[in-house]
Amino acid sequence: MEMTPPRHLAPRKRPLQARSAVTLDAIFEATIQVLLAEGVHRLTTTRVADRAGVSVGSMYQYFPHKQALLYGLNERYLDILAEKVEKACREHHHTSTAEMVETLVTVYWQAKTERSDVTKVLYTSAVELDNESLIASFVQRVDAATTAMLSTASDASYANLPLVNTTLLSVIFGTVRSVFQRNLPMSLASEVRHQLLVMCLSYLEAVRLPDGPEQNTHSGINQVS
Amino acid sequence: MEMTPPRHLAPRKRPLQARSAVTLDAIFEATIQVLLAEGVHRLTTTRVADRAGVSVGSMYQYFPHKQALLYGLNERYLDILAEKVEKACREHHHTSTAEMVETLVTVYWQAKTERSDVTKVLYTSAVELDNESLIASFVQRVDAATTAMLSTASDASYANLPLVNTTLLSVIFGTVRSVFQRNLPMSLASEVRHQLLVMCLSYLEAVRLPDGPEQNTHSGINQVS
DNA sequence: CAAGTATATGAAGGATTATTCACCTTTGGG
DNA sequence: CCCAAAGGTGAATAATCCTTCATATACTTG
Repeated sequence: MEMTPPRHLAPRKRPLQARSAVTLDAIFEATIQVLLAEGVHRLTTTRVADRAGVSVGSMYQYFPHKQALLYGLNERYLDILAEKVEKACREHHHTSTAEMVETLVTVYWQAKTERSDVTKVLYTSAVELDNESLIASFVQRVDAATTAMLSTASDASYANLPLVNTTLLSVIFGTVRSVFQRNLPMSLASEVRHQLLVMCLSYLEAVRLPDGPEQNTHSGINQVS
Repeated sequence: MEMTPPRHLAPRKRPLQARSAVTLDAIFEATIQVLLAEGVHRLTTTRVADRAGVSVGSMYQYFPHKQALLYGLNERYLDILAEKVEKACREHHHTSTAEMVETLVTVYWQAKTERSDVTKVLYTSAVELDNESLIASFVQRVDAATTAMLSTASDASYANLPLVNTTLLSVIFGTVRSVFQRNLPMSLASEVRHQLLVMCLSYLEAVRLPDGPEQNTHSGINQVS
């Protein structure tokens, strides 16, 4: 599952000594700061270097160009996010569907809300970026984790789990983003979050296979096509 | 509902003669072309002017600066989109919930898919933009239209229609965007689209008020909080 | 048709920015 | 303690880009 970035976006070298690791962290942190304070279009190599307390030259020792910096930042962020989801999924194998969905929504929402300003700023930083490979590998990881979890549900199974899973993820990810972009007040946002949960649950109820031994090949209209 | 843009983003003047209207159209069209061909970070006033077949000076006769150009483009696009949704809603008052939801998903999905490249490019163009006011007024229009429609549903009513409506819109808008961003193959995308429909319908079924005269104050766990 | 207004032009100015490179400092193992 | 390699520096370069304005052309109206 190790993903190697496209050649032109790969970092120039990895930090070997301790101080360079510190520098690298400072650079990433500074990038977020600048994005927050000034926006993408004012994100300058010098500005980042200044705020990180290093020189521009140092940046270029690790990143071949500005794009690679943003790429690295998003890579780091998505990696952490994917790990969170994977961990949560692992810890909820063999539970009920309801618990699984609640877990999924909660962990994702929580991760995005923790520092909503950073989240929003990263959304924007990814725009001018060839981030398809990043997103692809993120989705692949999450997809695998949630599929594995759902397939162990104690109370339901599905005729077309991959499709159900893709749908769930698309809806959850999309809705979270949508709520963020609309800047809903927190109270309303968390109400929508609850409604999203209700929605996912009633969906899963609608498309799940009738349980038990009574095999019914002709199921309802809501069955997965 | 007339929205006046923030002063600094307002156009410099409106076209009066016929030829200037042509120029304006050419500029907008050229902007899309450049965005498609080169991306946001290569969107240059001169490049746009060149492709539009006019001079840079002409652009600055209508827009005080580049941002205003992108603002105008998004304004135009969102206006068309909102009109489509409003029209579709108006035409489906007093129908069934199922038909309403299907209409909503279909018209939005269709509008975005019609020229998916343009859609994607506009998503990116809006990033470096103070587009909160644009989005806000768009959402407001759509929200009003769908609320009005749903309140006339022949087969269901809801305790908290505003919340249900906000949820529906967040989910639909978000999911569509999510599917776009993930570049799902069209066949899978339309499967997800169908699942989205199933999902919305089972949600509405779950949160609707029990109908008829039998007033039941203690409803299920799925009731809107 | 004449004059006033709208529209169009595009070279030039001024400012910003990404990236390099020649040189310096620090580190850590032998 | 020494020195090769790692890490760091920042002025200089070269390119790009936004925006203006003096000037020219097209329309329209009386």
